[in-house]
Amino acid sequence: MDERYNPREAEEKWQKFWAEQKIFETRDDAPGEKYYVLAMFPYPSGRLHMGHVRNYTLSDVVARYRKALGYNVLNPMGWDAFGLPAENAAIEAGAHPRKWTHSNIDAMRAQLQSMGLAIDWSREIATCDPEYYKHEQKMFLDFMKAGLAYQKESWVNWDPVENTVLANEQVVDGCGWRSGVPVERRKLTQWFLKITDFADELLDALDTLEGWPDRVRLMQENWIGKSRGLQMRFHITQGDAPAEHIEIFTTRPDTLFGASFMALSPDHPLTTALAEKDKKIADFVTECHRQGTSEAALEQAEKRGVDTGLTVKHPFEDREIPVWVANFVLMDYGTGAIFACPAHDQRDLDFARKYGLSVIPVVLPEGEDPATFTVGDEAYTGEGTLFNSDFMNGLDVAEAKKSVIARIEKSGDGEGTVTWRLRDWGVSRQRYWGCPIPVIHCKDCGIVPVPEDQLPVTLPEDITFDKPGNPIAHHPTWKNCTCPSCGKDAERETDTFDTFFESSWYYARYCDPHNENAAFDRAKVDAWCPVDQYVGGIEHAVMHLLYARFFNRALKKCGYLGFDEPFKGLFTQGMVTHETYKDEKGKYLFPSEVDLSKGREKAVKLSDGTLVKVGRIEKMSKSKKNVVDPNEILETYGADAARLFILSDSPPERDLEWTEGGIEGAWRFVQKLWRMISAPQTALAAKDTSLPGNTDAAAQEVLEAMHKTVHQTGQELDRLHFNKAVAHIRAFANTLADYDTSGKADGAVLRRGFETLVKLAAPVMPHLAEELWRVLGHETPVSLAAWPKVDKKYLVSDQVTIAVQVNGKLRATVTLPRDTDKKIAEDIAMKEPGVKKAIDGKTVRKVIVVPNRIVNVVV
RNA sequence: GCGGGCGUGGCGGAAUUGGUAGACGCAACGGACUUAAAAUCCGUUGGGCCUUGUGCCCGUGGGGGUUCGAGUCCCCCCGCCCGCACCA
Repeated sequence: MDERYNPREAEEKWQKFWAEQKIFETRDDAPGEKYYVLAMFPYPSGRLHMGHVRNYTLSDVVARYRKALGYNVLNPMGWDAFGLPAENAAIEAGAHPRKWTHSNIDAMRAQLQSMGLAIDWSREIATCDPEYYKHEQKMFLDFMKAGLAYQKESWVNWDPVENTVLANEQVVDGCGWRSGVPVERRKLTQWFLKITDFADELLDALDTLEGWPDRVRLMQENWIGKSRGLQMRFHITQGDAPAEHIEIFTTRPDTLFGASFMALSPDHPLTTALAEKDKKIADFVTECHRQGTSEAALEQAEKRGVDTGLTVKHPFEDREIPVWVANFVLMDYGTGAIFACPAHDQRDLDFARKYGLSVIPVVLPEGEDPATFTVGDEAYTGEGTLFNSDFMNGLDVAEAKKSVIARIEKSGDGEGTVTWRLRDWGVSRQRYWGCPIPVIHCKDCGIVPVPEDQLPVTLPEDITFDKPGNPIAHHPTWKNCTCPSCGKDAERETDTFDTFFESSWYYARYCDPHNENAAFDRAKVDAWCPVDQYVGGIEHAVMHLLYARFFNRALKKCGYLGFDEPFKGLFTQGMVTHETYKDEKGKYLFPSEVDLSKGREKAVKLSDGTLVKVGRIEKMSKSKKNVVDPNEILETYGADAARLFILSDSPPERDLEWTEGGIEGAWRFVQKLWRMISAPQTALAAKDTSLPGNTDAAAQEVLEAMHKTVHQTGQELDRLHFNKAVAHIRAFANTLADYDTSGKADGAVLRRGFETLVKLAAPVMPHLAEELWRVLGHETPVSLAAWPKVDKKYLVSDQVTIAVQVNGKLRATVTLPRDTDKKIAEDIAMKEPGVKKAIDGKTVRKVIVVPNRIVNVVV
């Protein structure tokens, strides 16, 4: 027997074994209840990063654990293979996106396989393959038929130098990332999906997603943003306007008497009309368009505006309100126009202070005097009583809202309405590396869907990236076609789909991945779905997960499948972080370039011995160089040690700090298990020896610990508390290592302990577990073994140690039989010397006894 | 700016969900083994105080509150992170 465990040999051996024996290939009709575990599929960047390793370790442990529990587990993998980086590589390195992507996939698949994942590779998919995307072209045509897809104009970031549409990511401080010139906004006609049709349903169904983290549900709720309010018209009284009134939406109709100005979005039709005659307004609008399209950019910009000279009449008071154009009013929300009440809205207040507009408080916080209450630089947005508000005076905010809505409705100037923050999903992208949108533009017939028998519309292969803009649009012949309707010359749509399109249905494709005729067989998908446990990054909390929830409903509406929610359980993991290092010149260094052996204060550069500054712990990123290459880790320590470390310390939902010490510690534990079980101190009993009826106290303790560990480990794995599961496994390994083997039954007890330990460790360290399982004499793999059973009689000890406090401070502990009578427990506790001392000379006022927990004496 | 989250020893974290704060591990220090090193094993390890105990006081980002009892619940503040609709 080797003294040291050699992960490289063992891992390769078992990975080969699993693949050859098809251990993890899933049959639809295999016995056991179905369990679908899914990790968010990766973008094939070419190299695995630690975030991937963490993600797939988590889902893999779930898959292996569920398999051991007897479930028929589906754990597939694929590639989110369309996207910008492939085009960037084409521009920068001249690589063809298809070749670049496929070679990346090959490299990453090999890396994933070296992690020893229990994945059914026979179901692998890549979204850039026409066999995949042809089905989503069909889906889009079905969505068109169902009225779920339509075209409208919307804004894009435009780089005036590169003549290209930019992604938000490509806009840095308002400028194009390559050109460095300020971006402009342009309107383009684009395709949209009617996610807003499902807004109510998507919101209401959040309550049913009990397997989701509350915070994600809350984020989605806020994103959908259902709000009740008042939509009403203000009549224009002065100024040269091509309209008679301004339609606004507000969620704070109660503050109507505090209105001090109206604000129009720079993109409001009225603004556009006014700008034609007024250069000041036109200039302001142009200026506003010199910003990115992202909401964050808009809202973080300094509040600015321009007075239109128009005024409107206050509906209840004899006063005129000035109308401004303001950069913080979003055209996409409500009606694109608001009335501003600076006293009770921070944005309005900032604006009012800047332009010297009046601030009229109308909600009085509790305890304030209406005569003296003023608003300074902070708007008051809390509850209170209305004042300065005529018929609403004395009402609270909720009552006031109802009251004013009723009045406005009666006057015919508006009505109480519901508005959503959620906007329809724009799916058009002016890019090459995406799924072509299957429509044809005909001069006579307009938009004509590509006939289904002509699908897929495949991407042209012979493209060049020498010109800026979308290479498909530049292609000499690709877009030329004949109109399916009238037969005349026509042009193909050159936009491609947003890559969220592909990731909105891949979970269903895995259930029937090789179906050529349809996206999937409905019966298969309905049998496997919903996904029981979805695992991925918190960064997808809103968009990807909301789009997929919508898409699933759209598919249901079109008859593709029969359920609403695609993901029953969701787990969002934290990021992987690492210390950062900078050299004397302030340049970032890779961890592998730094010598930390003399401590963090004396860190030096390996190459020349110069001092290195150890910086903050941050998310691993190429730019900060604080990355650790999974390949190196897997080669040095093996997959099992890497998996163990990833699962060990940090709770999976929190950030994980990658440390050299941590992976070393995991490596030591792998070796410790190997030593302990492969070369036991006491000879083990033969395989299948049953435990003798009477064991000594030491053996009894081991068995008790064993059953408790099985119970706790299972419970923690059920809850995805992997760090705690690992702690229990380690603690039990310590128990076995400390086991004083001098009683009669030791060989049998020790064997039972080892076998249990190996089974518990198997989901975490699968290769080591297989190797040890064989050492213990088993011929069938542990990956097919059942999870150990708990004997409940070992779970409850008959003695409990409880704390005795005096005035909440610990003064003694006493060990009592379980469920000791309250009075007896009190009496025993009172006799403790520490307790006597603490209550000496004081009167006992009360004694609180919580059975099996605590005794607290109040003096 | 808006929405969501996190904060416990030197470090990652645990705490039966309001009941003995620091499980499990990392690092450090001391010791054993060794010609030496590696590996391994044993011990100590939140801070402070002294009368060194079976001791006392302080301690869960900061401040306040509720409670017999608060890391846990409530209010305010600080710091960091994620998302914001064309990165995936």
